[in-house]
Amino acid sequence: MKNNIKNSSKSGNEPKKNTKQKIFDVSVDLFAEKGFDAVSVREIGREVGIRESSIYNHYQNKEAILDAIIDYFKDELTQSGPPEEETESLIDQGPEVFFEVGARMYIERINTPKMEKIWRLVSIETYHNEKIREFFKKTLLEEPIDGWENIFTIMIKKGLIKPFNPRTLAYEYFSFAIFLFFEYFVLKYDEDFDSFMDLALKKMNDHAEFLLKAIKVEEV
Amino acid sequence: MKNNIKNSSKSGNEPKKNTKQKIFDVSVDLFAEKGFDAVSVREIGREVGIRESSIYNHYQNKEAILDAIIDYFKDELTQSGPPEEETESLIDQGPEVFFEVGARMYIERINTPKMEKIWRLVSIETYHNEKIREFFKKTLLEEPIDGWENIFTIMIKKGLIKPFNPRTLAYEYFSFAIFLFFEYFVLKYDEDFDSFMDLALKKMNDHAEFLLKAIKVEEV
DNA sequence: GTCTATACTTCGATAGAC
DNA sequence: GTCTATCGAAGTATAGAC
Repeated sequence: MKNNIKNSSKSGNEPKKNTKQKIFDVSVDLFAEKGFDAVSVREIGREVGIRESSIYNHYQNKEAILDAIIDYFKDELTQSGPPEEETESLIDQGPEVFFEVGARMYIERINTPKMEKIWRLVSIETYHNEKIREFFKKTLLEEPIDGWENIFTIMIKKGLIKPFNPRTLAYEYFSFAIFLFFEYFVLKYDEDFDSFMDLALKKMNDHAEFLLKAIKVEEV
Repeated sequence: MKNNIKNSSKSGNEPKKNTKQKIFDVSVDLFAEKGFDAVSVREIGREVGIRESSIYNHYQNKEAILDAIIDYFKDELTQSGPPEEETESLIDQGPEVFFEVGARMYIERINTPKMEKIWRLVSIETYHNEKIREFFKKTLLEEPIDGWENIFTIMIKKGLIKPFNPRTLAYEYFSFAIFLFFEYFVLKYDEDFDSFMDLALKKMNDHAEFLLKAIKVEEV
C-alpha cells in the first residue's frame, strides 16, 4: 500500500522519485541557503533536472512551493507537540526533570536535516513574508509563552518554586530559546557546528538550571 | 561654518536640502519598511523627486547607499558608547544602579526616529547581507557579551554578587536584550507601540531585577 | 509531464543632451 | 546635476507541440 504513494504507475518500474517531491526538497535547500527572493524558478528547475516551465505542472507558482513548505513545517511541529495530559505527572517528578524533558522535546522538533533547513528558512524569512511572521509570532512565541506560564503556575501551586509572576518566569525561561534560534540560524549558520542540537540542548539546560537555582523552594 | 555643510553655493539661496542627504533619508525609510531588495532605485528617485539616473550622480550604485547607511549607524553607535573609565565607579554605587544606567545608555542608542529605522533595517537584513551580519555578530553580540562578562567579573571580585561563571551571567543578562530587539523590530514592528523605548527599558530593568535577586550577595 | 518558444515585467546601470 | 532614452540581464509565467 505505502509504495503506491511513491509510484502510481501500474507496471511498477524502478522507483523513480516523485518530481513534485524533488521540487519540494530542492526548494527547501535553496530557500534555506539563499532566501526565497534570491532563488529563481529557473534555478529550482536546473537543480531538479527539468525546465522551469515544467515546475508549473506541479505547483501553481513559486509562492505555492513556499506555502507547501510552511504547511509541512506546521504539520511536523504539531505532530511532535507535547502530550498535554502527561504534563502534570511530569511536573510531579520535580522541576529539574521537567525542564530536561521539555527542552529535549522542543529541540527534537529539529530532528531531521530537512526540518533544520526549514527552521533556517523560517528564521530568515520571518520579516519578508507576512504568513511566516504571523506563524512565528503565534506558534513559536505566544503559544509556548502561554504554555510555560501555565506550567510555572502549576509549579507555584504545588509549592515547587517561589511565587514569582508566572508570566515573568515564562519570558525569563523562553526568551533564551528564541535567542538561541536567532544566534544559530541567523548569525552563525555558516559556521562549523558539530551538532547544533547537542549544544543548544546543553545551553538550554544550563539556563534552566540557573533559573531553577533562583526560584526553587528549598527542600526541608 | 557649520552651515557650509548644508549649502555650499556662494549666493546662499533658500536652504534647499542636499539631494544626497534626501536620497539617504528616503532610502532609510524605504529599506526599513520593505527591505533592501524590495526597494528599487526608481522608487527612491520617485520619493526624492528626481529620475533614477540622477541617483548615480550621488552614489555609485544601490549598494553604496546601504553602505553609507551602515557606516552612519556604526558612527552613531560608537559615539554613544560607554565612557569606559566610569565603569568601576559606577559599579561601586551598587549593581542596581549599574543595570539601570547601563540599560538606559544602551537603549538611548535608538534615540532618534532615523536610528530606530536603521535598527529595524539591520534587524531584517542581518541574514541577507554579509557585511551587516558580521557587524551584528561582532558589535551587537560579541562585544557587549565580552563587556558584560568583564562587568560581572568585577562585581564578583568586589563581593557584590555570588561567584557564578561570569560568562554565563553575561549571556543570562544580555540574551534578553537580543530577544527584545528581535521581538520588536522583526515580529511586532507594525503593531501599535506608544513607545518601544520606554517599554523595552522597563522590561530590561525587570529582567535585571529578577537576575539580581538570584545572584546578589545579601547585605549583612 | 516535459519540452521550446516567447510574452511580459522589472530591475540596475549607462550615454549623452541640456 | 538633472533629464530622456535605452540597454542588457534576469525574473515569473503561459501557450502549445510532442
